[in-house]
Amino acid sequence: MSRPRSQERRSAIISAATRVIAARGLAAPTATIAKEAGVSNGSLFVYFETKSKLLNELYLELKADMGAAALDRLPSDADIRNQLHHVWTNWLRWATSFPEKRRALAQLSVSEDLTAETHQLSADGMAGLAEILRRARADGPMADEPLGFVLQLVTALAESTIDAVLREPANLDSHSRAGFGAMWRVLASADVAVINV
Amino acid sequence: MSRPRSQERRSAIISAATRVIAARGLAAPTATIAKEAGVSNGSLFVYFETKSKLLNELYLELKADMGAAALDRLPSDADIRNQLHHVWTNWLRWATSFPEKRRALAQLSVSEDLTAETHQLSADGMAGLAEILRRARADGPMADEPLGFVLQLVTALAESTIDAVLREPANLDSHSRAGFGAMWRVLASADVAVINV
Amino acid sequence: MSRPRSQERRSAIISAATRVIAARGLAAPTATIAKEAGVSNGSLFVYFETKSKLLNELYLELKADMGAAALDRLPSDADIRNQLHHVWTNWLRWATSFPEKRRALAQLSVSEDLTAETHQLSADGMAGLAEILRRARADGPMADEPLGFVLQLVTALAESTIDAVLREPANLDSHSRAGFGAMWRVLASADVAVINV
Amino acid sequence: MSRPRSQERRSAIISAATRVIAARGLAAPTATIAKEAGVSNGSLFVYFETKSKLLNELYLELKADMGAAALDRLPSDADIRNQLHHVWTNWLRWATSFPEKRRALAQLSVSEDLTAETHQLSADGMAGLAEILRRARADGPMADEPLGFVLQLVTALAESTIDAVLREPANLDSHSRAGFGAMWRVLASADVAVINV
DNA sequence: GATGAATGAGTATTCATTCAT
DNA sequence: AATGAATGAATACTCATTCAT
Repeated sequence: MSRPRSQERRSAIISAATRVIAARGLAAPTATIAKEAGVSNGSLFVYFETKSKLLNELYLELKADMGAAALDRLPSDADIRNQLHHVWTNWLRWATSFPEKRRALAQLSVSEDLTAETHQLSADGMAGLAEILRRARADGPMADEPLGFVLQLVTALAESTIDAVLREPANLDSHSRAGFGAMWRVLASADVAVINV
Repeated sequence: MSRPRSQERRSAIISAATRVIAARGLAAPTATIAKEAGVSNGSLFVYFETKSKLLNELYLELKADMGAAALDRLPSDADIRNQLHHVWTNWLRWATSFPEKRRALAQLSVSEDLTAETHQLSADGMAGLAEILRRARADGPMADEPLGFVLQLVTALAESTIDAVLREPANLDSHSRAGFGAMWRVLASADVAVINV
Repeated sequence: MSRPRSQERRSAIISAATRVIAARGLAAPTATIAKEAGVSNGSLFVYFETKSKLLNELYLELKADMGAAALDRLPSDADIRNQLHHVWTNWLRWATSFPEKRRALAQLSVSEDLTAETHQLSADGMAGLAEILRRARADGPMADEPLGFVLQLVTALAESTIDAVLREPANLDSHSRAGFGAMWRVLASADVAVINV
Repeated sequence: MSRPRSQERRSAIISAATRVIAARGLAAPTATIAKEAGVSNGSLFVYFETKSKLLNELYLELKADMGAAALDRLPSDADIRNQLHHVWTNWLRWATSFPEKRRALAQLSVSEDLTAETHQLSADGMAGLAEILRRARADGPMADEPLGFVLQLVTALAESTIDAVLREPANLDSHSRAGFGAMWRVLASADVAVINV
């Protein structure tokens, strides 16, 4: 019976990859990631068969991390607008608290290495968020659009807001408010809202 | 007195780069681009000192191409909503008509090779679009936000819509309508809605 | 724990570099050197970070090799003239026995890649020879000149003699005798001559 | 009848090559030399078929220049020692007055591009110097050595002295005196001289 | 499993030389 | 002849991956 794989080493590599990719992009050498993780060159390939697999797994972990952060302490019995606002705030807090995770994720999102399976798994992992979104847009102007499309639009708004905040941290509050307002209007535009009142 | 530099060769390289990068990403070898353009690999460096300069110039040309397409036949005396809708439609048509330009542009947009100067020039080139946006959001809920931030949000919606359309071309019309509606609500709906009540 | 770096491979590269540079000059491709050494071109860079470092190390090894050969079996209790003659003979024997080392060394000596540190280390390594020279020129006409300058003159005579011998091996003995005589006169003859009168 | 080659352009190239090679070595691009000469890339090849031919011709011109300088105002009726001293002084003056010529010449001397014919022509050009040397060594200890060999030894001493002077210009006088003394002892050692007196 | 040496395919850029103008 | 664009062979170095220890 040989030495078992160490969960610690795996995490060290994932975490090093986050930092290195945030700093130097997807072209960062695996050797650099290994060194940053404090493991040898060769060990990295024990834990991740290829660089591409490392990238895919890292993407999924970061996505999951972000998704979990977004749903943290969700006030399940609040109204849907407040729930969505809670998620929005969590999301921004995560991105500003872990800028390296956010940067790495942004790089990975455009990587040609991500497989269809990874994209599928990532979508599955977002199910919690999607459910909230589904309720938020009910009876709104996007009620009849494919949920995936709506999720995409909303995500794009969030990402853009995050970018803006990271670029000008001083404007965190105003950007956050404006971004959330925009999102809410996309999903549940004012006239409908007024009628509902 | 000697053979002049040929605008044709330059265009051939730019156009080849668009195709090759769309197909194989930013890591595409300069030799592949040169071959696709029908010139020697040395010639590529006569027209573009470095690969990085090629990328920057290509980005600016594609951005300009897209901007010009968006403003084509703008109905200057129509109301602002119709003008914006015209631009939106043009944009989607450009993206679906020249998917390679769009793909290449998307790749370039996240390239670490783009210089600050390129980003500046690109922003300058978008001034026409920004002006329309400025008028569209006047008196709307985004009236007091930094224009750059608003432009970013709106661009994000457009890009996401384009992605969705490229993925499901059959849904062009419905995606286009839904995307434009979302954008309009981001910019201008709330007050109008209230007034409408 | 892993395969250790092999001294043998390193020597193989050094030795191949000697041969290849002797034959084709400093512009010899690293790939050629690697192939001649029987290692992959990548391996060469495991042992020598850059071509320039390879050149510097090769220079020092050849210099050390030559210096050691020159001092081999030095008759420490012989008079200084005989000691110097012993060194001279050793030097010529080394150059004629290992013409490739000598050729490579000659090329390297004029290389712009040699660093100041290399020149310093090389000078340090020649300390044994310098000491003999210091004693040989004591009370001679060069007694008051900077030792470095005298070393240079004497080295120039030796190198020229070696060149002549390599060009006309048949004249080894007469060239050697004439060269040594010249050197001795440079260092020590005038006063002796006057005394002799 | 087409435009004749211009002697001026040729000189400009030769002179530019001297400067560029002194500064950047033999690997200097022909394009750099052409630009420094104020002519086009292509023109250089009108005047010199290949880079190698340029190097060979440059070598011969510099050698001739140096030789002419050495023999300038030779006091033909002075005794041979004074004649030789005059040559020696001229030589050092030339080297210190035109350090770029000297540097370029030093680089060229070790170039693998120099042909046998060039070396022969160069030797022919040194005939004037050789003649003086022949007389200087008559009855001396080198009287029976091949003149070429003696010329080589003497040249080596001169070159080394020049190097030392260029490195420490303050020591011009003492180095010059010591170097000449060494040369004279090589050719016409003191004891012989004393006997002659 | 852990290590780091070994491998060799891959790539931007340079440069002597040629050639169209 | 003069020019400078066109060419393509040449080359140092990188890096994902494999493998001996």
